Amino acid sequence: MEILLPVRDYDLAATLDSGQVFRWQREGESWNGVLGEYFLQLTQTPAGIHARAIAPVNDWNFLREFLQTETNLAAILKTFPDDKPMRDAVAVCQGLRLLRQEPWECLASFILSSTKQIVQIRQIVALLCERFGEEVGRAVPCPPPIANRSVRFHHDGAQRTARPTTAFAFPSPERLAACTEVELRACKMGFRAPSLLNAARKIADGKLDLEKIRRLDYAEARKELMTLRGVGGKIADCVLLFGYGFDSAFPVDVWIERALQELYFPRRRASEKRLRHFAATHFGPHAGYAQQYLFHYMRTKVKS
DNA sequence: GTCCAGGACCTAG
DNA sequence: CTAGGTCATGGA
Repeated sequence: MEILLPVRDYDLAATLDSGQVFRWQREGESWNGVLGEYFLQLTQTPAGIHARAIAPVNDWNFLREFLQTETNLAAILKTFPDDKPMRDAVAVCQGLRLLRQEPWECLASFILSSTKQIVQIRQIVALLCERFGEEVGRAVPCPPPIANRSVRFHHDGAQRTARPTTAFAFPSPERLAACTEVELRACKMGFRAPSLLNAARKIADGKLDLEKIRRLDYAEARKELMTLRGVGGKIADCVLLFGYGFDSAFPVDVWIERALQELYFPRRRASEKRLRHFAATHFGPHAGYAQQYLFHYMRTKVKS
């Protein structure tokens, strides 16, 4: 099963590798990942994004939704403030997009993200899916064929030839609610385990309705998410932005705090309150989008 | 060995 | 409101 989603101004690699999602892996020129129960391989071509699935797909709208291929990026970029930091960020991150994730996976992933490097978040999430997720595929959907199931990483980060032959869906709230804290801690998530377990139980029990949050306004939705243990303002904003598309959500992590401080308040040190107010008023109706550009801009600056 | 990571939370001033 | 400690774990 294949499809071509025609789209331009789309940097698939930057988008999948910008800390929004944690389960997509580069495989040569392609990216492998799981959406819902579909094991997919995405490839960027001049005509757009080519997708391949091993299982039959009769409606590809879930993928258009995830990739947000219908979004008019140029129109969003026009709303960004016309200052040097944003101009530089936009120039460096051309084609960077915001994805639209399934809220539960997004929430769970970001509960696991606190004071963790992105590589480690990936590792934790991978373990979680491998141990508690439903199997959704036994082979990479396209060449090269894979024979070895285990995943081995060297300390230098390079991946050995061994790659997973089995792909797993993200475990449901019900499945994780049935886990013990010890089982979760065994996925190397440390003190985040009780928070994840608590969230899974609340959702599985219907005490928190992630679909209901979709219909709230930003402030109410944020407050609702923050009733969860281990979910403060930053993680709530990530879920609201990446999972629900609240473009006014502006997650302030250490990178963004550093970016705002260095790029907009280089002389005097601004308080956290001051930075949050600045973020809420300076970046326009798509502030969250601007935030992702700043985030990726800062991260690529350090990497290279 | 030291520092820090897409934080949250609690306490003390 | 701000500053500092604590929570696990592992990469750099």
